[in-house]
Amino acid sequence: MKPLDFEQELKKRNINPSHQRLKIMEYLARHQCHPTVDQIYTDLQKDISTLSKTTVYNTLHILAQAGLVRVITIEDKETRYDILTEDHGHFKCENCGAIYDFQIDINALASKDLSHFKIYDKNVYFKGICPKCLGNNLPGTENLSVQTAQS
Amino acid sequence: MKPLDFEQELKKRNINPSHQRLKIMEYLARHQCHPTVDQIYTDLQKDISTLSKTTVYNTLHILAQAGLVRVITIEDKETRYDILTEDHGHFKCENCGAIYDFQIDINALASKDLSHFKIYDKNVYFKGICPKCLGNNLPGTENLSVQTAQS
DNA sequence: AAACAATATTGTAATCATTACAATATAATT
DNA sequence: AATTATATTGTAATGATTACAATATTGTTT
Repeated sequence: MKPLDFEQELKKRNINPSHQRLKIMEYLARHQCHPTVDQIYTDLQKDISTLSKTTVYNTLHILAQAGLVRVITIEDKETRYDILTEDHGHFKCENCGAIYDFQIDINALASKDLSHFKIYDKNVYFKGICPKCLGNNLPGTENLSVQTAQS
Repeated sequence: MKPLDFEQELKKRNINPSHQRLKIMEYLARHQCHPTVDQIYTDLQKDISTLSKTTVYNTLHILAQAGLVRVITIEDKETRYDILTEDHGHFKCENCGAIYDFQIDINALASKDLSHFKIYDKNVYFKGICPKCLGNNLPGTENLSVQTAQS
């Protein structure tokens, strides 16, 4: 989604394109690293000094419900958010905690068991060790979830 | 896994097959409904009156790390546990909250992006509305996560 | 433009699953 | 039986999320 479309996208869904909401969407677009509420809040506070964490929560709930944001609950206690809604999987490195995106044809997953289910959301989560950590003999926590998996 | 093998499975992994641990495994085998810690604790307390919730947490962590139990974090605030480790997906009905298992060939998902990653765990989570709720014009919360998806 | 209603934002307090940790109990080993 | 190691227990602390009431902002009507 192009940054300037945010306002349109919100209006289209009868969501008031308020300053805070647009800023949060813009932030997600700029930081496609699956940030947590706290990261979003801390960073945006520099822009909007009066910002409340509750607003961040509210906004993300609204965006998620509207399908404009993807909720990632890969196991962290903290929920993460992703503005990319196209199909892709998430890989979490159990060593450094980084979360990588990877391409995957989720529609090919259509299971016949689900023929009578209405499916709104599909998530694929893998876990393991990323190449960086495999190479470095499992060191510490340098990368914090920004990568895209592409050898 | 057959109930009687639990002791063997634990020993094989150098995990002491204590009473509590065996009971928890047995419970998971009998209740393949992806129970929460609280459900396990509450039910097993009838058997083991001194049982502590901390023990349930400890045991599940150990079992998960040993690969004997699958951790489900599909979005509930509460983590759920599944003793079935064979590949299958989980579908959560956003209306009634039920969690269904469905068959899926997760290995077919191998993404070339991940060729240099070491993958330990693969999870597929779908969300939407289950047939029961679709049929009933979206009523309330009757089924609490015990189904298997098979029309 | 003023008044009013509707909606958004904010801040604080409450909730609740999970973890930390110290104490006790149990099992394994010598 | 004595000693060490491991498991279990209970309570207190943590921390993300939610509830809620108060304030601010926006939109609408007259």
